[in-house]
Amino acid sequence: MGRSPCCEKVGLKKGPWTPEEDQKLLAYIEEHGHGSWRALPAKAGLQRCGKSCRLRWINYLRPDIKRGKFSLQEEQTIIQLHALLGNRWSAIATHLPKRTDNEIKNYWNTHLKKRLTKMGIDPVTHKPKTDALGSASGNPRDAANLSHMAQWESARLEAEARLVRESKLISNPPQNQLAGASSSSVPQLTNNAVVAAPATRPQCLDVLKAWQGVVTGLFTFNSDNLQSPTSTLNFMENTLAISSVNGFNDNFLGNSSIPCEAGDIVKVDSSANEWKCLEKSNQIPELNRERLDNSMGLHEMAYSSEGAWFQDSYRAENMMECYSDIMVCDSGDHLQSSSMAAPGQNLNGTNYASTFEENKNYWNTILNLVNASPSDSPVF
DNA sequence: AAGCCAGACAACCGCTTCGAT
DNA sequence: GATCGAAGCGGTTGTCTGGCT
Repeated sequence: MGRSPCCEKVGLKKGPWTPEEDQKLLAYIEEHGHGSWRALPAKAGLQRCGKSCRLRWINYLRPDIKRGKFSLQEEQTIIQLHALLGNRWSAIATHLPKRTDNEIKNYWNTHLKKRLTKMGIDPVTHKPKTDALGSASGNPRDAANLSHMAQWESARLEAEARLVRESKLISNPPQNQLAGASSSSVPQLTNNAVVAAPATRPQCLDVLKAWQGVVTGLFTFNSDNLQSPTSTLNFMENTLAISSVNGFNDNFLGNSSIPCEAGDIVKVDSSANEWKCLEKSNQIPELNRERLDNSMGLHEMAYSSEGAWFQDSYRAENMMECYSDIMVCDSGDHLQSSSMAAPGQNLNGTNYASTFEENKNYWNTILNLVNASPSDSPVF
């Protein structure tokens, strides 16, 4: 049995909208609101299916839509968010006021993707293509990079999905706390009492906060603190090891002075890759403390690293390259990154100081975007 | 001038998710 | 918890337009 059509399609018009149709739709919605999209066409006197009307309104007729050329800032935002979120156009659109997901998607496909490709950057992974087909050179590291990026992305999405579920639980407290509220997760005003909105932003935001912690730690340069790597057993230690090798200090997650709190995921036995959720604060000895923010997805990535990721320093180094590589994806015609101007320079480990400073700025930029984003963003 | 082609963007299709019952 | 309809979403297609031969 086939899928039932969304509406009766016999006699309905398809294809481009005429100005008359636009006017009818616009006039109806301005007067009555859209209500049920399925019922709208008949009421508005349109020979269109409700879905088509909805799309036309959302992508074209809505008064709060900005049309026309994308600004440099918008281009940068799209590229950066795409590096972070992938093809999640609606999520990206929430950070670009007055732009629709469809418009952003089209702009990406017709402009930005090609521009990145032309620059030698893979628009999917946001990594420079060191050769025509990535691994075509036979260098297994190229293929491994792609594989690791895919693993990261997969784990990130999984973690995000879980966080969304968790945040829903948080934003939907027991009924007695939201007396009179609708079923929506958005707190509603009641007649007699103002139901306080959650004081904190959705937990998903912490993903980026923690990323910032990671990246800031990774990209903090301290030439006076050269150390030899001491372990290659896991992601955290490897990242530290790489940081040390390349002249970075240890204010990454491990050995940080951040106090452990109940609920934090911590590593209790580095040799056994054992992690646990703290029931009480500060119950883990300082030296073994590898704090991960429990409210975000990163710990899940680290969890997953038990079996697959970052088990050797080479993989950790790949992660560093990923950060570097994303940075180079500045807005096409406005290329700024020194690493792009001199491909491979950063990858060869020569000029990390400036490159990592740029990377830090890059992630800070994304965080600023997030901080400036509407609190009801579906992603953050 | 006509035909071809590629780029750009609007619109559609089908799957997923959400919310009400 | 199951079901169903509505809405959301992202990939894909269709159409228009301008440039080139």
